Amino acid sequence: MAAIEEQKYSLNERTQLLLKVLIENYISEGHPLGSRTLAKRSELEISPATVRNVMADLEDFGFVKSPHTSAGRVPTTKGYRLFVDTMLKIQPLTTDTVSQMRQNLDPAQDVSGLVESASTLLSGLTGMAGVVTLPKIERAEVRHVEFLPLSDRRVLAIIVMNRQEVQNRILHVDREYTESELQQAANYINELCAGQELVTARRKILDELDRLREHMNDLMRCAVAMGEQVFSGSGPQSDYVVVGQTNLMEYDDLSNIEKLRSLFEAFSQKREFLRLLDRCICAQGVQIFIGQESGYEVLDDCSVITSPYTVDDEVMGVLAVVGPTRMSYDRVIPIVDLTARLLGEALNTQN
Amino acid sequence: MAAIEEQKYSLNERTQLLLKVLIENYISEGHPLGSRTLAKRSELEISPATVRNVMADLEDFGFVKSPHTSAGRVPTTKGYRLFVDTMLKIQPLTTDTVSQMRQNLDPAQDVSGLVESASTLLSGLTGMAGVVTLPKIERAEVRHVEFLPLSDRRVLAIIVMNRQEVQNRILHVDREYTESELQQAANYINELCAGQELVTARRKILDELDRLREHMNDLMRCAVAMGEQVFSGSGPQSDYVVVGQTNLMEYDDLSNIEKLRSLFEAFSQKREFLRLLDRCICAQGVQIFIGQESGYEVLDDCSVITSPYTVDDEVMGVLAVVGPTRMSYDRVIPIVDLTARLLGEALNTQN
DNA sequence: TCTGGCACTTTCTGGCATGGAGTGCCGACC
DNA sequence: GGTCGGCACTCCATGCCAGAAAGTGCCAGA
Repeated sequence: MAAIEEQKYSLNERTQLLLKVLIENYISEGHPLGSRTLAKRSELEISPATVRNVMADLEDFGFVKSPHTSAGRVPTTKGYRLFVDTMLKIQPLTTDTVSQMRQNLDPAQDVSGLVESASTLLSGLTGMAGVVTLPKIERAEVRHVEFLPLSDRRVLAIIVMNRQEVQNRILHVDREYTESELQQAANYINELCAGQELVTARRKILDELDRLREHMNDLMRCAVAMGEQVFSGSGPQSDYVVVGQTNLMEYDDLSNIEKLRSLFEAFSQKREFLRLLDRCICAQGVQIFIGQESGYEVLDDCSVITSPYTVDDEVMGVLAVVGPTRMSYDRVIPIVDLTARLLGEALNTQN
Repeated sequence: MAAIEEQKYSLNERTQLLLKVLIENYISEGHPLGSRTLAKRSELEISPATVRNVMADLEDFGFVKSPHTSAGRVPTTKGYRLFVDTMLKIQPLTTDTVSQMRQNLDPAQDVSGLVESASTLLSGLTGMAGVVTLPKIERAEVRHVEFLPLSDRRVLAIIVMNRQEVQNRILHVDREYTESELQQAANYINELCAGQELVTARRKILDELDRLREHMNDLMRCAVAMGEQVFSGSGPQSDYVVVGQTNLMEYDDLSNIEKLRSLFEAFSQKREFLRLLDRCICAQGVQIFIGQESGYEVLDDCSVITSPYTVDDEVMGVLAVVGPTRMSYDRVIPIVDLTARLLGEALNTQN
């Protein structure tokens, strides 16, 4: 870190400008940039030879590299990083785009519809892949719980949340219970927990378990135990929706079919990718992983722009755009940012 | 058709054998086959020159074609079709494979788990893409219905089916109803329909609607009307699960990245593909679409092997394997066939 | 410190020759 | 009439070469 700081300061204004122009041009055109072109594009009154010297310096610092001796320079991860951190001028979104986004994130949809729309929006506006995790369920209000007997000492629990969400889980219990026993148990739990957030409901149950201890009859104990099972596991949550994977097939930057394949596999396996998104849950606002920064090999040639989305200042999930490192950061960042905001709003008014 | 019949008969035994050997070799090696090699491989005592004459005939009939003048021959769609219809010797599955399959389709899983497993199995065993539609819900038994009031004259209906399946739908009603009114309505519907198949339940509701006509009070009318809504639309069903898409990226037959992309898009758009699968629902047993036979452009270079799966002789859905036309039909067909059978069995014992 | 000049490297392209694989056809033979 | 050997021809793939284009690095001079 210290090293980077130091280097940043040792770049004079002209050098920085040249790096900026180089990266901007590389992002928009995709070709390595040579000294002659860069000299012209920079609109500085300097000769290509001078530019060559500057570029050599930039290469020594590790901000650019050349694919081979006579091929101009392209930005490195480190170069993109400096660019994004210190020279990026965010493109404001057109009012058109904003209203289109707002329209697509209509709170009338149910939760999974919203998530799907957000993902489609990200993918559509950026031409890359959009990813949105399902909102955490812990803060949603429990409205109603119901138990139904299954065979083999199993019970189906149906939990209705405050939105149009219905969750169901299979519980394992110590003996068979009749329908009316389960009804009683459900009543008991409902009285205790209805209207509470899932987390609160869970704590209540635990408190109850503590308070009653031995003076519980069999049924009550069972009821509480079932309640515990119901509210405990964060469930089969923590999942995400990807839209526009196929967009990534268009970028020759990622054209290596092998790499593309492992990237797609990572998307469908979800594990690694979820871990990355999890890391962004604590960051507030947009976060950017360029190339190898993410730490996952499959993402070596990709950049990931993420942002958590919140309801009432509570982080509910994360959304992201995945594309080639050579992307228009200035366009993508505000899109990710605004989508996160709008998704949060939509989820909120839905409550 | 008549034309094909005619041609089939005009192929003498030797010609057929040569076509068979040619196709088998092309399937396993992937290179166009020339006359010299084919003469050797056929183990007939004939010279390459003779084989050339035969091949020319086969080309005239449209069973093979050559990519260019000096490149040997490859099978056409029509060639594969003849091969599959008349010369294919199905490879029996090893007992090992069978037991592995049985193990993976353990009825203890819930429905979506089974579908997922079946799809994974198809993809894993064939090295191609596996597709399985979710089972139709019409024949599942309704166990229990419940209504919950939402805002804006909407009601959340929860339908518990006989397996561990829970469906929920949002109904629009003519006025706000209180919780207890809805409770009554639910009781009414439950009495009428519990234990019935979804289709029967629907008919019952319709009969009831007819029977009561004007002598219904407001609540009953509403109850029946809601019941009608609940059981009517086949719901947001008719969906499928794809596993192993990425496998298809390995075949150079499909290496055209553009085509691959539109294929993947077709998978995720689902519409076209569902239409194809729907067509197989009436066929009994395995069905094969080779290349352009499917009628969908994206599948031009693919073959699709499908089979419906049934519970109690009732078709519940369709499963399929999608791969390049150049696939080992003799291996894939029994896999699709058995997977369909086992999936049906698993769904059945689960009931 | 900047600049022009120059030698050098690398990629890309087209042309060309060569070898290999395979076809089509002809004429001969059984 | 089917089968076969022979031969000319086509097309692809490969390697090689040469020339052009793009760009660098370095040096010497202002």
